[in-house]
Amino acid sequence: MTYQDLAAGEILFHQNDPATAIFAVESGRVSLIHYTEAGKTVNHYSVMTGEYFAEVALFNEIYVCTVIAEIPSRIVSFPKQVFLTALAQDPDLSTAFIEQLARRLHYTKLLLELRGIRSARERVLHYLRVMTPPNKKTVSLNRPLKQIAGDIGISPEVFSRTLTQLQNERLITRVRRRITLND
Amino acid sequence: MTYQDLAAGEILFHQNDPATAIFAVESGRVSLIHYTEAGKTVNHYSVMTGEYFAEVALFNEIYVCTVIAEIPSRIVSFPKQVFLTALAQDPDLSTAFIEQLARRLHYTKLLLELRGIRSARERVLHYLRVMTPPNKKTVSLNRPLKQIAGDIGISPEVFSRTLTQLQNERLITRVRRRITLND
DNA sequence: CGCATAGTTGACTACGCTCAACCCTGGTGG
DNA sequence: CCACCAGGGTTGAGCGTAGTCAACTATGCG
Repeated sequence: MTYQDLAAGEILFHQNDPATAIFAVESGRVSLIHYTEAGKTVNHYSVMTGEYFAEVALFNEIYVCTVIAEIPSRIVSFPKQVFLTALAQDPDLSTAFIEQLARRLHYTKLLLELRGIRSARERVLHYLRVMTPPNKKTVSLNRPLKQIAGDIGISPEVFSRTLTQLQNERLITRVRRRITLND
Repeated sequence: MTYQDLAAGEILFHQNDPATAIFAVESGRVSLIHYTEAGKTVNHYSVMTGEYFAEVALFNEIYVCTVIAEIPSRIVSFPKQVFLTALAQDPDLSTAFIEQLARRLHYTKLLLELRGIRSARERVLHYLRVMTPPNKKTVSLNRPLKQIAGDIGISPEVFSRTLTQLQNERLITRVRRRITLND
């Protein structure tokens, strides 16, 4: 397990490089980029602080994308074989890793579902309902609203507007980042 | 590990039921539905043949959604504790399960990425590039453009317009449903 | 007491949706 | 062989909503 500091624009690894490690962002933000035959970039998403990436590299011979730092970032890397044998030998670790993957998969699917909804109003309502813990009515959004807006797929401004609109309609009650649903 | 056959409309389990198992669809299709406090459904996506679902139930006390069969379906269920202890005791199984989760997470993220692209133009380009077989430049869309538009998440009209626009810009060449990329 | 960052609000723009008419192709029957 | 029809596909016009840019406020931190 080693640390690497990347400057903005610095490349961590290239698509088709042999896959040797799995990574996590300790601080900063990196972008995953996909190249086609023609050399055009077709796909990128950003990985934020605290997230793993290149998990799929554990099971592939080569990386399927190129990773570049968007802003100065500190990256933790775990050599692939070390990580795999650790997983095989330590049931607690592998269970914990499975749990992380399962939760992230679940969350990602929810986001995908969200993207099918056109209206910002409905999308935000849907998001709030989904994020509210079972049997509770209040959810506290403990991340910058910017980021949440990004997850939902709308601009921060519209997110802000929509929240105040919903509050005016008495559909939600809001105190800072604690939001209560009044169904 | 047991099998269950569901008729169309039959319910496998309800939201808030104690989580006792993890499932896979052997044949058919089931729908995952989310209920709010007020009883309104807020979320659903479909699980196709060959896919696991309720993985997150492994780590939760209760199910977070209700599962209903859309069409007659055969479901395989693995009791939660059995599956968890099997994972802990069998490194090969846990590694295989991790691999599945990692791949599905990756694929889901790709779909999410596509939906995240605002501009119809860029979204269509991205889609075409992703759909084009490796080492080829031509893709043939052998389904009604309507359906494809639905997959991409834009209206058929806009899809049509966008294709002709791209053709005018010489970015693509189009003969009926065969499309060639001119990067 | 500033400074940086997050969040809010306003004005304007632009893009995609909707509805509608039209075109084109393939199939069917007279 | 043509007339008709149905469906997918294309194009046009107008509208609405979310994005953008900008100014401003609030909050947290040194």
